[in-house]
Amino acid sequence: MKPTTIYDVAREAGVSIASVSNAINGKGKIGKKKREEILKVMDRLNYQPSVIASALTGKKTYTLGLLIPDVANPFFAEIARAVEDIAHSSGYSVITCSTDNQDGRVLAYIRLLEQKSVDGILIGTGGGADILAQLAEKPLPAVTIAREVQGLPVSGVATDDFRGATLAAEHLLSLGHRRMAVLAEDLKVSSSQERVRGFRFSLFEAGVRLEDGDILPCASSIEGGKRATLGLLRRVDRPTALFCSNELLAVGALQAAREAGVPVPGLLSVVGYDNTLLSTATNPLLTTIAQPIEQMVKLAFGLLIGDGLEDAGPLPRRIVIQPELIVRESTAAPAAEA
Amino acid sequence: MKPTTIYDVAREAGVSIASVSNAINGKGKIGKKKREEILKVMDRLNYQPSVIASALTGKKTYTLGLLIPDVANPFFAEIARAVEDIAHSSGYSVITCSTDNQDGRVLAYIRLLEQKSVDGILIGTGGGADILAQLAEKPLPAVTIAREVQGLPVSGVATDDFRGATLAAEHLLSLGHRRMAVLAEDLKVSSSQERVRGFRFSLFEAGVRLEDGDILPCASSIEGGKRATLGLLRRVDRPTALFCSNELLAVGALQAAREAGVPVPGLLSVVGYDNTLLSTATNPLLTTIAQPIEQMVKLAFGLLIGDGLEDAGPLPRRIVIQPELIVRESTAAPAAEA
DNA sequence: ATTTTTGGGTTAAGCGCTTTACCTTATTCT
DNA sequence: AGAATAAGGTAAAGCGCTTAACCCAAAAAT
Repeated sequence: MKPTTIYDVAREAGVSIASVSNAINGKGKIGKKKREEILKVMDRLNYQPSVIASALTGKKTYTLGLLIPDVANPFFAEIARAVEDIAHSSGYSVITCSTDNQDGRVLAYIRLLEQKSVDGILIGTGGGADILAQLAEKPLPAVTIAREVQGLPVSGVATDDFRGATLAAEHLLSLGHRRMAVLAEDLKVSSSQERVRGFRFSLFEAGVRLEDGDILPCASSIEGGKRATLGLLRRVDRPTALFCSNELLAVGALQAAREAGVPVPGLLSVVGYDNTLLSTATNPLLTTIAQPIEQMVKLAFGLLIGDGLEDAGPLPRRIVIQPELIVRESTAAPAAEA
Repeated sequence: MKPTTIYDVAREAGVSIASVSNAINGKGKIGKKKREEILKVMDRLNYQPSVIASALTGKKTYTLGLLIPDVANPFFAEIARAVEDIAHSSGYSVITCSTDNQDGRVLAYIRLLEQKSVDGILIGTGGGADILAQLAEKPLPAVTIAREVQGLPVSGVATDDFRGATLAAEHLLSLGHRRMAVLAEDLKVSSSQERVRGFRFSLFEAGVRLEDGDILPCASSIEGGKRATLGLLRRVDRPTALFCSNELLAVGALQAAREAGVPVPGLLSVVGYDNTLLSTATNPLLTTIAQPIEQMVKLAFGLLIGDGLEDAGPLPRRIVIQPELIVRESTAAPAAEA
């Protein structure tokens, strides 16, 4: 019991397969009347054209690849959802690839996506910089999202991470904090770098020092954030505020503070980054920097699929959009000096 | 600059394309020596076989569909990740489809997956029962995961939701709670139904009443849980414990309690379901029921791909595995009656 | 030494579609 | 009315691969 093919439809409708094809795609030579007829037969037979076959003929596969560090990370899960929605609404489907930012996985997935002849690929992952760099030469369209890749001259959209960090810094500064630290995830990822750079810069501008030792690289997980914060809180000159380069870390920081008996925001303010649903599950609610995910994804999709051509601006085009500070409960003025 | 094809390799290696094909797949007639040579040429030319073309020849597409309510929901994000990993390790890739449990979306996605000729589909979504039911007749292999679909006689694996609820109930009961309520997400989804059934049953066994009005259906979101709980807390005969059929709801309950000034677990105990990373981000940490996701996914994948045949047991096979109670901080004995 | 096997390789058909070139009939123009 | 043109339709090639049928030389069997 094989699926219905274009031949079945043609035979049933008494026309050539070419006409059926034309009827489906609404192009080529086909009369209005005949077309109706064919369409009717098509759904009487419950015919579904094979994307595989039509892709082989040189057309598109209507499949996209999405490279991210981890779908289980709420921020990327939200991105995945947004991508899925917009892709689906344009007839595309997406193959999600969680790379854990590992070169090997990035490489393997890119190969895979090539073999599957995807129509394009959205890069939100870190790692595999050199592998990704080769993408530029290939016929496979790629666009970065929420990230830049060093030496990859492709279009992309990202939020202004430097600015986001600046927002966080200014908020903390204006609250009166002077001793701060930052929890940074994988520093090889551009967005993370930018975040610490921006934060550092703002403090510097304000005349507040941030030592190298105040920047703690940690594994991008709740545990990672917790461990780092625990260490931090043991220091004699403990910071009064903490900037975390993502929300997993921020949650970890909150846990650590609680375990150490340090009230938040009483004795420690913490600001997260990404505004995922995690920031709304904690107690206190997390003050955080929001990235407009939907908008970002929409733009990236546009760059990847067709849109890229019509507007002016030389390729690669890099769009940057602005993040926003969302003040909730995890930040407050530092306790007065005893 | 088109990608390298099997013809290019054949020409370059001075053999027929059939030999190249055989060399690639390691079957058919091909000498060890010649094979090596061809392989060498292949990667000199950086040749990647086209999955599209080979799929057309009647082979598999090495692509799976995953139907879930929403990737942005942490529980399903974790499932998606697990599926992705195991699939990838077997050379498959997966198209994730978030249906929001809506019939229309389920239908649309199934069509899509058919057109793309996926090799199988993993059903973790609710909604579209009648559409899904038709799957049984189609040549498209399907397996349910973490759910059953009414009238869909396909294999599947799920945790024992009834039992999970029982675990929660017993925990609460043993703590001394007598007035309880449950927050239930979409009751059309079997897993949700089972959860409330199990809970109700346990209470009944223990001689504790659970009125219909104590079962609150709510939108599956933090907001939904919060709203429902807020209402609940306003009642005169307020419950001392709350069982939530998923963690989003539980988080919402926590938020509501905090807003209403009701201490958890002091005046209200809450237990969640799924043990996602949310349960570890809240304060207090959530007591919850854990589903062994990895195991579930591994089994489901096995059922879907080949494995299904060798072992005994008539199809459809339904595997059920046991959930586990994880006691954290959100549950305690009820306050003594004033 | 001749026949049989077998290992190694090739030719060609075909998967389900798109598309170009071509053909036929109806329409329009002068 | 006859030629030019448009409009609708079709045959057939080809996309990159797999596989069944076939073929041939070298090795084994008699």
